[in-house]
Amino acid sequence: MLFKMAKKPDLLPGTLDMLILKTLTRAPLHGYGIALSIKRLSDDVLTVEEGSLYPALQRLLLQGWVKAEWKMTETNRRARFYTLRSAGRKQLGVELTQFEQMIAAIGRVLSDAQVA
Amino acid sequence: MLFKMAKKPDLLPGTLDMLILKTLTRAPLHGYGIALSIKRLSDDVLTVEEGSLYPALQRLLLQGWVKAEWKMTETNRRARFYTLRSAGRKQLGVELTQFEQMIAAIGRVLSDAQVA
DNA sequence: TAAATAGCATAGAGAGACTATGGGTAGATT
DNA sequence: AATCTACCCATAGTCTCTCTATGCTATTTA
Repeated sequence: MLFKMAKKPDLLPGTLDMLILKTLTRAPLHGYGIALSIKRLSDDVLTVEEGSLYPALQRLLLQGWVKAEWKMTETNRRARFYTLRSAGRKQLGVELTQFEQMIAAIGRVLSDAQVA
Repeated sequence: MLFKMAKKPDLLPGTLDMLILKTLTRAPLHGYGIALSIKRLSDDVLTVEEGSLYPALQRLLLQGWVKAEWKMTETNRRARFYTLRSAGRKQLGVELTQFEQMIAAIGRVLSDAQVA
């Protein structure tokens, strides 16, 4: 490969933690399952690379927002299942609020409606 | 201060170029004016720090999306006015499309509506 | 037995935002 | 005359987050 692709991110930077936390509100899941869930719910628009996902999960663990335990999957494989903790649920609320506020603000800048 | 505040960004990373380009569709502006415009239109939710703004303007210049010329402001000061070029207008369209697509996808993940 | 799928995890690079810093000018106030 | 406030540009260094690349294991399927 002669030159490297300056690839655009598959996600909006800063939103991954929120997406993971939200996914875990439905049920405990392992990493692979989280990535699949986000991909499917977003109609393949959002792709969570493993190199983004696992570091993010480590962050969430360190923050005490999720806990993890090794279990067997339905397909008989070892996997680490992540469960939302109450602090994580609270954090999700904070991030959702901030995100929606930002999106609304960006919307105002992007709209052509001039105030003055 | 024993530990450093891990401050959240004042912007959604990746959206600054788009916001600047959009701002310049209204009229040529200098850097300071661009920052003020974004701040005001967003009701103070989005704050463009100088250390983010000027590097971003350099990027836009390098990409050929804007051009710059030194002029005098209404308040009789030297300032560098940035004007949108046609390539920049085209780029804005691309970024708007991608952004809206991502926001829609995130919305699907964040909604509670389960498909299956 | 080879390949595909399911899984976890880290190292290194790059992009983009932030803090901090350094300039400088015009006009109003003390 | 000095100082303050608003206006204006720009870079260096740091941090966070995502990506690519890599390495490992285990199970199912072709």
